[in-house]
Amino acid sequence: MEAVLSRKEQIEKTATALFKSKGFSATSMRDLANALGIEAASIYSHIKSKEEILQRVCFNMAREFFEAIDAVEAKEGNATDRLKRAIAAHVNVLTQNTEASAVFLHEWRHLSEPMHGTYLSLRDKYEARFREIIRSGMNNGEFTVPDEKFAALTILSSLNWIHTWYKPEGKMTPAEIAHNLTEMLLNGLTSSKQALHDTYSHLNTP
Amino acid sequence: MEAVLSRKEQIEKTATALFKSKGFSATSMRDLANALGIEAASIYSHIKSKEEILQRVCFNMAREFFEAIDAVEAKEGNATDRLKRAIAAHVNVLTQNTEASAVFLHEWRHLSEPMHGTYLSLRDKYEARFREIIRSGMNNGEFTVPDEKFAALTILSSLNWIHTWYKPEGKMTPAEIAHNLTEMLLNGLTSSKQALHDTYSHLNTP
DNA sequence: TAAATTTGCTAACGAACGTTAGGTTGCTTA
DNA sequence: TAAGCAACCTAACGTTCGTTAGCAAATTTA
Repeated sequence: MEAVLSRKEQIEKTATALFKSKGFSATSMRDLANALGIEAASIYSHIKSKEEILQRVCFNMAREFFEAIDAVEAKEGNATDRLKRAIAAHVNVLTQNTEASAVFLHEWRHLSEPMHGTYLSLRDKYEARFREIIRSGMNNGEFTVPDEKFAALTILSSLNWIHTWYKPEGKMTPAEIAHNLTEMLLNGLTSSKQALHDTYSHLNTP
Repeated sequence: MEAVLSRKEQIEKTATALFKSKGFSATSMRDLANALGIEAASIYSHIKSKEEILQRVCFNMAREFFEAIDAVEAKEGNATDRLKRAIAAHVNVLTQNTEASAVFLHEWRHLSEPMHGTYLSLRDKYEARFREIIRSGMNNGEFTVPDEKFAALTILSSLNWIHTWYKPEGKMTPAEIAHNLTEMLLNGLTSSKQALHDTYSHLNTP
């Protein structure tokens, strides 16, 4: 079932693809018009300005990310569990909107004030959600991490690189990506933990 | 001891700062001239084109990264050791050239052919160096990782976010950043490995 | 069927773009 | 002291930029 897009949504979608591949500034309204098969001036029957498109893409994605993390935290769980679900939710949003995500992550600096400032404060709020999960995990001994802010940034930066290589037809599904990422970030690369656990776990039998 | 910069190097440095903060396309030659206190046309006494500046920044940084990884692999060591040193080397290059690194990582797509293709193949070669370290660690049991390419990308994406927040006057030194990153990436967030090791290590006494 | 809305057009606006041509100044070197 | 060079200037080029005005056709709504 294909969604029927309004002309405005078609413009937004086409612009998003161009903004991702060429960047916002290097994409002209004539480029966009050409991709749509119409004249540049015609676009202005549907939008107010070039920047309006960027605003819509950025803040729609912001809303998606917040809805995802809200859903994660609506359910109870320890820090490990919540972090796993937060990662999976973030990966889901990213992989379901690869182009818009790329624009969201890379082109926001071309927003003018006050949107630019709004964007930054939203981003900080979102990062704070991850920081809080990590902090609670540190407090109850689930996590051992040198710096909670540093850990949150490192996790998010791993996640936010996905859009550069993810292809829906690729061999990893979003769920597998989330699982592999979680595995790496929670347990690290070294084999010894699992080995240690395998070796000694019989000592822990009740 | 301050390095004495030629005019061309001053232009490159100023342009790098502008390219980082506004992006290559959104930075005009008149912006650059204004930052230098001269007229736009005067810049062309020193450079051939706007893109030449971008090329120099990108490929100078590429050279820096390769020299760093070459130095890492000139010394012997197991995979864990080499990965630690590769991370530290990468962080060093990044933190010593924050602005050029940002341009290198974000603005390369504005290179025209054949430079664009050259850049991509260099980037792949560099990533392959990390993949090889990870693969050798997988083969001898040092690392347990779902996919070597995936692991390399995840590690590099964590590293490549640093330039967005690193400040030389901040509380973390490059060495501390590298150490914390290595700790997180090798051991993960969960506390259990060290705890397990602490708990059971007496069993391993020879 | 009349009115309203959607979608597009041509023509053009002033501003900004990267770049070139040609010339001037002042310092450095032979 | 003459030649060479580095650094910068003014003026201007052709092009592209985002955007507006005004109008026309088709489709939807009342």
